[in-house]
Amino acid sequence: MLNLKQDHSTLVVLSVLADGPSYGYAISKAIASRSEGHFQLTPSGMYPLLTKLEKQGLVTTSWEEVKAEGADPDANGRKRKWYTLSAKGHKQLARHIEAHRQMQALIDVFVSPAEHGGATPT
Amino acid sequence: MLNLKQDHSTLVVLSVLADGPSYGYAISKAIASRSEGHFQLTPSGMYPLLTKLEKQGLVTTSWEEVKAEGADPDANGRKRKWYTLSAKGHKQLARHIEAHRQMQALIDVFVSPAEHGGATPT
DNA sequence: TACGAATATATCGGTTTCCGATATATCTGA
DNA sequence: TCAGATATATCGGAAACCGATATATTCGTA
Repeated sequence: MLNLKQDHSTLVVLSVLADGPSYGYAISKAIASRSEGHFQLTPSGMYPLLTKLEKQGLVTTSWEEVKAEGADPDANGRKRKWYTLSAKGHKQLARHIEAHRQMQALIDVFVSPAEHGGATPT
Repeated sequence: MLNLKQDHSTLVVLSVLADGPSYGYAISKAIASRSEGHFQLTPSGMYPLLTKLEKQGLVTTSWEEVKAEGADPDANGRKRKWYTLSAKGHKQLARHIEAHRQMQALIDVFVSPAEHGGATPT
């Protein structure tokens, strides 16, 4: 169960939200599920990140009251904070993915067994 | 010019040392060169990392006195600290590469446009 | 021979990130 | 009734980050 660092957390959360609006708890479940239990984003990683994304204008938010079945209409139900990817968020996700791919390619130069430092034979 | 985080720094430095012993300054130049100027590992990133690798037993070290041509044999020349990848370091590099590939594959699940959540059609 | 740039190693310290523990409250199922 | 799941959020010590700084040698060149 790997904890994600901010860069990867951002990429993964934006990516989940690209499929449609969601809320913190559901996002964390989606991440665990899609990664088949390999990734984990705990509350202390999730909520500060979502707040940051909101401040950056990458997501918009709204509260939803989740009432229990047959509950007193005056009672306070559980609250859900929904996050929706904004247009800016979509663009940022595309940029993040591009940056991620470039980083991957660059790291591969060091990690893959291909020769380096010499000219490629023709 | 991207600064590397510790995970990537470790991978890249061990990878450079896998080609043979080197020293801090040369390693930083090799990283800049092989990444075609995209990666940078500054002294404040490089030396604490090398010290850590040494403490972990992943590298062994030795000092070399670099005397100027025709210099006074008694004079203090510039010093170079050589780093050599140990057997343990080689194993650790292999583990790091494996972990990196797994992380890549996992992130791709979120980043690649393939469908998810449903069964793959046969 | 004077001087700037390159070579070479290393630490300092303020800012940011990380993440386990904690807090609070509702809802579901046995 | 009560444990476990749902749901959001902060706290605070530890670790990481990285620009600035320190120190000294060597090379190129004007």
